[in-house]
Amino acid sequence: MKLRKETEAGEIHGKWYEDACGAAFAMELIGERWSLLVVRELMLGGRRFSDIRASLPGISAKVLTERLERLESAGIVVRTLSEPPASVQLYDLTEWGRAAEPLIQELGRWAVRSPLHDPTLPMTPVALMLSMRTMLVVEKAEKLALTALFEVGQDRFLGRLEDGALSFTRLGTDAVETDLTFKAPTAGDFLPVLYGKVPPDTPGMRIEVTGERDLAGAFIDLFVLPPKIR
Amino acid sequence: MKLRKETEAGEIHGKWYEDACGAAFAMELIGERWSLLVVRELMLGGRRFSDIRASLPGISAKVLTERLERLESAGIVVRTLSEPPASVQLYDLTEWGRAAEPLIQELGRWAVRSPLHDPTLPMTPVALMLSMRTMLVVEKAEKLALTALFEVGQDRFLGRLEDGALSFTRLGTDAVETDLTFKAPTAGDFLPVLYGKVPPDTPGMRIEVTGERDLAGAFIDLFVLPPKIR
DNA sequence: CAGAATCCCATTCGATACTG
DNA sequence: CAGTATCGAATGGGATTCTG
Repeated sequence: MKLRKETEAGEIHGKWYEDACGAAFAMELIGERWSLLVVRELMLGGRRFSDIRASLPGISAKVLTERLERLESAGIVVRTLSEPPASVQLYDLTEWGRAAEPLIQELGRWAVRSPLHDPTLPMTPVALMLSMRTMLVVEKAEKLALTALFEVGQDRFLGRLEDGALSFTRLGTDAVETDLTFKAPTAGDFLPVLYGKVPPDTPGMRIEVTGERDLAGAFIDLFVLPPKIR
Repeated sequence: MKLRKETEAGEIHGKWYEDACGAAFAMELIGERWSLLVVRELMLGGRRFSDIRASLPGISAKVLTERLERLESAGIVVRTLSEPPASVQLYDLTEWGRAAEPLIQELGRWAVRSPLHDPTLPMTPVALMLSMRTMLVVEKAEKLALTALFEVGQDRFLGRLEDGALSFTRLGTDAVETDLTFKAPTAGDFLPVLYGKVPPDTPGMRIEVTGERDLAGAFIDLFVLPPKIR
């Protein structure tokens, strides 16, 4: 039998590679199974345990607990309490954790070029919003400013486009006034319209777009997928 | 015994997450243990099996074989034969595989900001070269053009700086004329000089720098680490 | 050298049940 | 709701051996 379990407290990280390379260290931080997806789900604001779990079908409570612990001890995630009165446990990203967004974007921009990528698989609302920030063509976006409401199933986000940047705020059930609204039952319903440039009123599309028609068109034109390989 | 092995041909990928998100798919492609480091080692040109293996202490022949197979079937790696006469098996990146460099850079740029990152760990020559490309400040680099020879243990690279970009070519034992040369037994010996701005002639430094002193200083000034967090 | 084939242990995972 | 505890099954990976 093994007498010691030396790795109790010290060197939580540095498990895999003994490598000073930053990319190798990054993989030790977020390269474990599920870790990156947890970070992704928190990228647009803090969430509760069961909320994250529900967004990641296939992850077990045990694994989610472990990943959150590791991410917290790495300084990527923080546990917070939501604003009183109804104080509930929330997991959120640290400032540095949030600084991982360009990295997630770069991963997506690269992988999506593969012919093996399957965009018909399920997608979470957060992943959809992040994909829009990833595929936004900044030079085009700089010429436009607007607000847009995105309703993806039960999730609602307020998007603001200004100065070539697109920001998102998670919304409750409160009413908002925006220039445009996009509403569909699932994130996948957005993809043909945003990236395939299929008109929203095409038969079969389950997405509803409201607002000035030209503005919606101009908005959609801001998003361009990278070229496929081969 | 198992009668079927259903996953022979179909759906090699999509093992883990059933997620249309590009970042999730990227993690299925290169997020397996060791995969990213294999890609990293090939980033500066094709290598042979045992060469890669020697660069990644801890990886077993079995695992390296598996990873190379998976990367090949994903279109990231290609097997090639080196130029005749001495034709040996080489593994190299596809064009798309090589397009993963910004991604590796982004990973490194982000992770290196952690206080938990340990730059005293061993580092491969390739990782060192890539780190220079990552930390290069383009605006400064645009004002400079030069060639430099890097000798890291037995490995030799010819670096060319021009138009704000730094390119590397792996060298054999052939002689070259360059503006600068940097020579040290290990990659780690470069780090204090390149990133800590320690003068190469400081006692204890095991690095030898030759060439015009001011030029060497200007070159070293091109590399700036991102700020640590906290 | 470049792997393929076995063997076997350690870890990890997922499912289920349980708790404050 | 937010986890913890336990357990069996699957997987992964190291060591070793063998081959062209």
